[in-house]
Amino acid sequence: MPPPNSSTAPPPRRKLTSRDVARLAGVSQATVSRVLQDSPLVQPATRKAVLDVIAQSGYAPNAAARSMRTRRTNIIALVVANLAVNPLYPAMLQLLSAALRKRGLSASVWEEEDFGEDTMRVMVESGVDGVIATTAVNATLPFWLRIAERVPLVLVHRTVASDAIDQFSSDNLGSGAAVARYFAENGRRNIGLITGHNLPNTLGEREAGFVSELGRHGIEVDERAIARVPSFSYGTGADAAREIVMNGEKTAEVDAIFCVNDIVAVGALDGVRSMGRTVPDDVWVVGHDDIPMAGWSCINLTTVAQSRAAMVEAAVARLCARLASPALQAESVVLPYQIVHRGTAG
Amino acid sequence: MPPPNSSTAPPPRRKLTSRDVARLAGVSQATVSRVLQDSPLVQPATRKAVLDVIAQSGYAPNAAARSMRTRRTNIIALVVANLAVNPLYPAMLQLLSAALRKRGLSASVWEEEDFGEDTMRVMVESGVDGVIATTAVNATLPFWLRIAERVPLVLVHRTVASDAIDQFSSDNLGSGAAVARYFAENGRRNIGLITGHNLPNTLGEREAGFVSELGRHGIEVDERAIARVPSFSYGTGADAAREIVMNGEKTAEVDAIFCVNDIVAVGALDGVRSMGRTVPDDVWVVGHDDIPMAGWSCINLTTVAQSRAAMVEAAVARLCARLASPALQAESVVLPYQIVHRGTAG
DNA sequence: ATGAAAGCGCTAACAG
DNA sequence: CTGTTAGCGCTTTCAT
Repeated sequence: MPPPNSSTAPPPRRKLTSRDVARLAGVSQATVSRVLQDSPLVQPATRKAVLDVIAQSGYAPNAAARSMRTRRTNIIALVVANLAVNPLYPAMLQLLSAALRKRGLSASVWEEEDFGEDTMRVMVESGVDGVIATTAVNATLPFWLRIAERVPLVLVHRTVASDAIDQFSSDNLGSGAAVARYFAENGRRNIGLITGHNLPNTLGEREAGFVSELGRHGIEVDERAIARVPSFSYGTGADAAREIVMNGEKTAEVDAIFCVNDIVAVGALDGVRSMGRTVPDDVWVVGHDDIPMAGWSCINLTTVAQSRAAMVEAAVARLCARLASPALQAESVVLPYQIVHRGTAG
Repeated sequence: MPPPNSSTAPPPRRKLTSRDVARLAGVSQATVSRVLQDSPLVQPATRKAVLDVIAQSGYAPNAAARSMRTRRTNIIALVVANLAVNPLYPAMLQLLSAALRKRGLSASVWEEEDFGEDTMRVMVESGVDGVIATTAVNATLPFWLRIAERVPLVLVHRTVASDAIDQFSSDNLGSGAAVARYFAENGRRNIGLITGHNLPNTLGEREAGFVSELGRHGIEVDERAIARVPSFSYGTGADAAREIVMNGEKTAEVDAIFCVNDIVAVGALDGVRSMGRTVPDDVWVVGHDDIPMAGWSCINLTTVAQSRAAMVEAAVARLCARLASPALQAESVVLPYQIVHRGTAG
């Protein structure tokens, strides 16, 4: 048997240009360009001739040259963090990348714990058409504002205190309160909270909503039932839960813990159990975000689901709108949440 | 209090070019370019003058124009899959993106279940300088070969049957065998296996290594103790384990199960338990890959760790080498594994 | 050591 | 409808 491509020409050595295609098709280079843009100003026969040459020759337009003219790269920067720590982020990344691809945009990932000045510069100067960030915090607001000055920027999931930036987030104040109400209405009284320091708005609002709604029900959270983790991971969550349970032994046994996100909640589950308590009989645990693992039966975590898909879809749509009309008024949209009742509370 | 930037000039409206910088610095545009390239052919004083103007003006070179000249975009495509299903992939992505960034390269993500002809075209034509894929399978070998013809390509984690492509993988044959040996030497006799159909080489080798090593110990795996999942996820793993346990009830109770990756292993853990068996007392379960969750105490999975960081580092280094010398002979390197003993086996 | 000039491959305005 | 032409902003000879 002859080699599979014995009858076809070997691949061309030098990369073809639209000029080559034009020559082969017997038309001008501009016509090739028009065909590429699907311009209606090309006669069907001419178009076909050009397309045939393109198909046969394996010609592909040069992206850099095109970008140079159009001033568009069709690349959107995706700023994420904690990819290997908090499964929420890969889940978001997956949705974002799919939503962009659907619109013919490609995604460049920027994963960085501390998203600072220099990374920001490198990112913007890499020539992206827009930025979607899932990791904005107030401390970095100046950076985001500067980015927004140069390219369309949309914040998803995490928000900042600015009405000059498009933001899509979950109703974190509401979901925090909902968890509190659920605890209060079901007879939980000695309530713990696992949260952090210098929180992103997202988590701060969950905490605020939770605490103030508890107050409305006449429940005050004991200072010693609040653990502030230095970072959000399985390990810090476990430690925090142990601390809360331990403190409870001296005062009042904690009977429910709200964790501001799922990754610490999973840790808390194990932390509580490692102290000889059972979940949910002794203590209820509720998380936030509904990461995929929350549904695993070894975890089976009661948690709050954000409208993740809707949030991403809205954000990407917004980005595209702003790509088309950069002067658009910024908007901040808050999406609904839903408590997912599983086995760790009630 | 005046607005923070009242004393500084407003940001320039039109984007600056190197020509503008040249004018402002009183030099030629070529000199600006030389400064940008860190060319030694610029007098220190001139260089300083140019750099000052750049710093003050906030000039940033146009990436598209630069790419057009240099024929380099400094963008590497990262082909991944299952970002939201198998935590191995975000872990790989995180390492890859960090390794690239360290070398001044940026990463574009291509997440797709079925990586086909068209996606491949779009990807290559988007102008990436190279491709790193974690999801190659033999079925798509032709695509990969075509990609490799056009840009440097490196395969990590998953491999294909070709010696024309750079590949970095774990010693999957060896690790499969090691698990078998561990089972055999510890008195396990009725051994189950959770694997799939049309496996990527990675998984196929784990399976082959496992089965043949068991044979060497005089143990044959009963057909009914092998479950082949349609896809690899928590849910399919759980179903598969239940099936194996159920089949065992009619013949011989299974006392150990090897799962070709961790995500099905976690499912298997819950599947086994849902059948009223305990792990590891009744049945041992071992996974593969050491995903972050494997260490959580609610899971505590005995598994095989790949040399993930080393693999990624080597792969990225290789890609860079090939970026510099495209004609390099392809190499295929196999990295060592290590069994991580936790609580689900022994 | 610096400047002038050519040109990367494409799009878009203009002319016909 | 199609061709000619003029750049986009940069890197890189080639002069000087």
